[in-house]
Amino acid sequence: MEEQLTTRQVAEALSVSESSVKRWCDRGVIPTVRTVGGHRRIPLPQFLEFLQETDRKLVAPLPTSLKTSSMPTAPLGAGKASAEAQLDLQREFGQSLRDGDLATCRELALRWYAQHGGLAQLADELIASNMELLGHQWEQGEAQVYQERRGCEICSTIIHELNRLIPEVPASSPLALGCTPSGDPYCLASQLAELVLRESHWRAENMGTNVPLSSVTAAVLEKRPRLLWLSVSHIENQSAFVDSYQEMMRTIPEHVVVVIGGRGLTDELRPRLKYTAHCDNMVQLTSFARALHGRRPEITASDN
Amino acid sequence: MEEQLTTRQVAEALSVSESSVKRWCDRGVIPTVRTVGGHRRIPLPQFLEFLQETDRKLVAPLPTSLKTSSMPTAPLGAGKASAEAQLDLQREFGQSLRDGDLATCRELALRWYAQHGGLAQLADELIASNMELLGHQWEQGEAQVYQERRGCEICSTIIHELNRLIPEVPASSPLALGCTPSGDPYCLASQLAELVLRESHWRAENMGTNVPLSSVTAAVLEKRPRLLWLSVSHIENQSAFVDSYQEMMRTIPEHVVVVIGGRGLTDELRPRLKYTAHCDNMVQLTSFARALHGRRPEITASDN
DNA sequence: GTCGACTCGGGTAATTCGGGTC
DNA sequence: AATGTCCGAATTACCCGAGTCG
Repeated sequence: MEEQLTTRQVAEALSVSESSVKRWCDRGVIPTVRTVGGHRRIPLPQFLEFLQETDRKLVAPLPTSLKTSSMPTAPLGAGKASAEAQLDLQREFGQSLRDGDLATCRELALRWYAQHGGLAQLADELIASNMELLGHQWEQGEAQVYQERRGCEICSTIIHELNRLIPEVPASSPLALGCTPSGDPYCLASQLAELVLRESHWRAENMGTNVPLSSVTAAVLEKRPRLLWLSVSHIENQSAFVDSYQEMMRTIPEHVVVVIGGRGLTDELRPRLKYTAHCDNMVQLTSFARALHGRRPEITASDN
Repeated sequence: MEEQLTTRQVAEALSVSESSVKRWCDRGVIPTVRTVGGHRRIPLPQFLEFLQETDRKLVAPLPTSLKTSSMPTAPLGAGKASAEAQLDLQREFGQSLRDGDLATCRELALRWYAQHGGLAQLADELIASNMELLGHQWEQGEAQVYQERRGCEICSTIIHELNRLIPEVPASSPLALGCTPSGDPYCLASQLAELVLRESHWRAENMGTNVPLSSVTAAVLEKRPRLLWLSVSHIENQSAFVDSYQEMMRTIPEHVVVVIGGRGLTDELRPRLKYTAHCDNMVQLTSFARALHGRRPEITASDN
């Protein structure tokens, strides 16, 4: 199950013509293997090697086709110590996050994406888990505040860059709106939600942090989204939150799907809220979003 | 992620002959990469840097299919840079910001950049001024909170994208560190500072918002930057701020250049603080940063 | 085994290269 | 010293019928 690329995929990634790739393959600049029928296939390692040797950077998203691995059933990587390598990557990312090393973090994230292809898993296992770890280390005096903050900036940067790797969402897609409520300054979760929703072909717009629910209501009435997400990491005043939440739910249209998440929503708080779905992580959110607006893992249907 | 131009595209954009472009490339004035077959390709960031360092302006639009520019509007660099057009652009940007229209904002920002080339001006006149305007409109009930927050997200996205248009800063460049202090959640100014410092060849690292000055001190001692910037939009407790600030200044090395800015620093507050420079905007910051680490137009032999 | 989408191979048009000269 | 123009050779991009992939 070694990952291989077609000439077209390489061509698009490099933004050159397919014939150029074919010529380069034939000239031996890019090592290729052939299928029995004579089609060229470029193993991912050789492709990456070629990138390095020619000082060439990716122009377009990498093999988006590999995102089939987002399905839990896929026996991908059953061979090598992929689970182990995954853990290594995760740890290395965490270390670079603490070091404030954006370049390495970026590289690791791209590698993860190229290998596993699922942004939701990347969000959960690379970003969220490592930021949580960093938070714990800070609480226990093992890390400085500035390291946590810098890590946050790094992740934010990476999320913005990953956004550009997603094919543009058609304007006909349903709209999703989201944010964090008043008093919650933790921006990453909401940014991640925007990212994975876009990956699932939603027209997602993050409104950021610290938005009063009354203004969220106004936004919903104005922009008429199909889905509303709320990331709640921290609540200052529980009863005030519940009140404004209920007021919001009374005011917005019935058909708006409300998805909530975040550790601010404790087990005793949630029963007091009305919502469509509660998600603990981005994999769940993705799964739910796909069920609603179900475009299956269709590989780049040559939309552009 | 790495748009590349051919020599002809550059030549037409500058309205010079192709040979000149080739000679500049070969002389190293414009860093280029080569295709496998030996054709020159100029990455967009290097081209933009060349524009800026030689004070050249685009005379023809750049045929970049600047990806994700969903709107088929005017190509990059079209039109003249008249003061009037500049104002129009500014207003249009503000309108799109209120509308939450990222695609248009992105396009306008790129157009501005291609025409004027200065990120500091862009930061001040396109982003800061429009966000300030949006803030006023919010205070006066002419805009909703969510519009202000969404505008903030849009600007943040654009800043991250502009970062990718800056050629990578060499590791030998001096380090600059910065953030906003405790209680100040306004992230944009610090992000802009990071951006313009990078443009001026500093290795800038933004630590984000809400960092206690005690932790800033720790960061300075750990990472040993040459410059420290503090963006202060809001202060919760003035005397506590002054105390922790003075404590910080007592602790960090003398040779660290401290630059402060932001409307939180009132005229009566500033005399109580010790600092190297105070900047009201990004143009000033850029000018100051260049004076310190001045990589001026080092173009070999082209003095015009 | 059928079938749509993709790739092959080869040919042609359009660019770009390097160098020389104005 | 720098730019613009011209040239044959090489490289790249685009096109299309036949065969292959999944």
